[in-house]
Amino acid sequence: MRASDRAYQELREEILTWRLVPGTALSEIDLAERLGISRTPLRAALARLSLEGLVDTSRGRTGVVSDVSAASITELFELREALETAAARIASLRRDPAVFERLTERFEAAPLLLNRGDVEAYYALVADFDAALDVALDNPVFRGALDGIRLHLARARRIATDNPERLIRSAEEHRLICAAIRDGDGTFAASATTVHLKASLATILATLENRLVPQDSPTLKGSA
Amino acid sequence: MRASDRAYQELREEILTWRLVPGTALSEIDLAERLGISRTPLRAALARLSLEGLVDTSRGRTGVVSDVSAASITELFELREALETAAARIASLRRDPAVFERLTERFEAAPLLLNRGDVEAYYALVADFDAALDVALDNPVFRGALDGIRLHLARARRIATDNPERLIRSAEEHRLICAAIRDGDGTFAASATTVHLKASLATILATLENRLVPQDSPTLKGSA
DNA sequence: TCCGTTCATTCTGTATACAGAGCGTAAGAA
DNA sequence: TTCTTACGCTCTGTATACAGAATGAACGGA
Repeated sequence: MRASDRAYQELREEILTWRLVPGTALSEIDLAERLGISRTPLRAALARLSLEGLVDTSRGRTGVVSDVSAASITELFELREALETAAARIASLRRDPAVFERLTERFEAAPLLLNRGDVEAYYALVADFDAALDVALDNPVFRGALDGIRLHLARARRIATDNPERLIRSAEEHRLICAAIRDGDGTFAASATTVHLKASLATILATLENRLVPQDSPTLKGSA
Repeated sequence: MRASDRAYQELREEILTWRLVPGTALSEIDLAERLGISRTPLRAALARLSLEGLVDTSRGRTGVVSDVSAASITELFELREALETAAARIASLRRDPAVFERLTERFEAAPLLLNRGDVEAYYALVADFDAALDVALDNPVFRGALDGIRLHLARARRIATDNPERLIRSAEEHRLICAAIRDGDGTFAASATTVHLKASLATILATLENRLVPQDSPTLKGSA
């Protein structure tokens, strides 16, 4: 694997897990030394992160980890709703009913997972749902746009507390979406997606009001 | 301005205007020599074009100008419809009515422009509409997604013949969208956007059936 | 005491040199 | 005649050196 790819993956992981908090200055020289590579591949990694929106190079010469605010998350969800409702509608036309029947059953059984505390298994189920949606969409361009959203969402989700009650409701919302797609009811699938996203956004914003930085990151480095 | 930015703009312009046709191999050494810069900033430009989808680096080591096919355009318009209908709906909530009243009037008068052959003035009007939509959207993330679509659209539009009849109908479709946004009628604005996009796609695809390469590019270089 | 100017330091942007890998071609054998 | 193998070339990926610009601090003047 190329050094630039490794640097990109490493930095992306650090940003998504809040080890690099928003506002952190990203000095090319420091990062290159820390990652054990030269500045050339590192610059490629930073350029990629910048185009994906995880690094902000607009103000000043040196890049900083992009901001995560209530406003930016709300904007992100506005775009997300546009994409995911349309995706659900399209997927309803092209889906394999058996795939979404199986997903419906799994989301119906999800409270069992969550009641015994297996949150990881639930997130894996959601990932399977996303993957099934991508397959049903059958549109690489659209999928690329969704991936861009999911990247930022993964970072935002880290600041939301995963309380079991919310996750159980989330499972029920997903079950409705899956059932609608299974039945080929695009309108219902889109509406159920809107319902899910509004609730998801409300949870994140409610968490945000209490604390802006996750527990593992007590301090804000850089020019926040 | 940075050399990498100049290289990016130059290459983007050449791709969008079909001077670099799909399938053209993009050798770093040749391009760097032609543009009069070294490979380092050129690589940054190519990486940017690759992330934006204008250059395909997936197959083989050397990048090629990405493909434009009926399938890829249809996929692009599926994403475009998702974004622009939602944008029209949102803009209807936040717009300045006076701005879209003025645009409505201008689109109403557009047939006068087109009947005297001033196609450029019409395209400038459409650009003003896009800009007004961006302002009303008031969402940088959403706007970024729309810009990505418009980039590819600018290339696809080059292969569509701009017959006056179609452009006059296009002006009427835009007038409906503007009037709906002016009135705050998001549902109507979204529907009118769908109507416009379906007609626009049909025009491009119909042109595509006749010839795949615009008149200025008689040959397909590379592994098309 | 505060503001402006200047100097030094550091960082980015660019060029170039080098290594490794992939691909094409040509030659030899079956 | 065709397939396989080996050689060579070219291209990408990486490292490093250098120049220019921006920023911060320090000093001097008001």
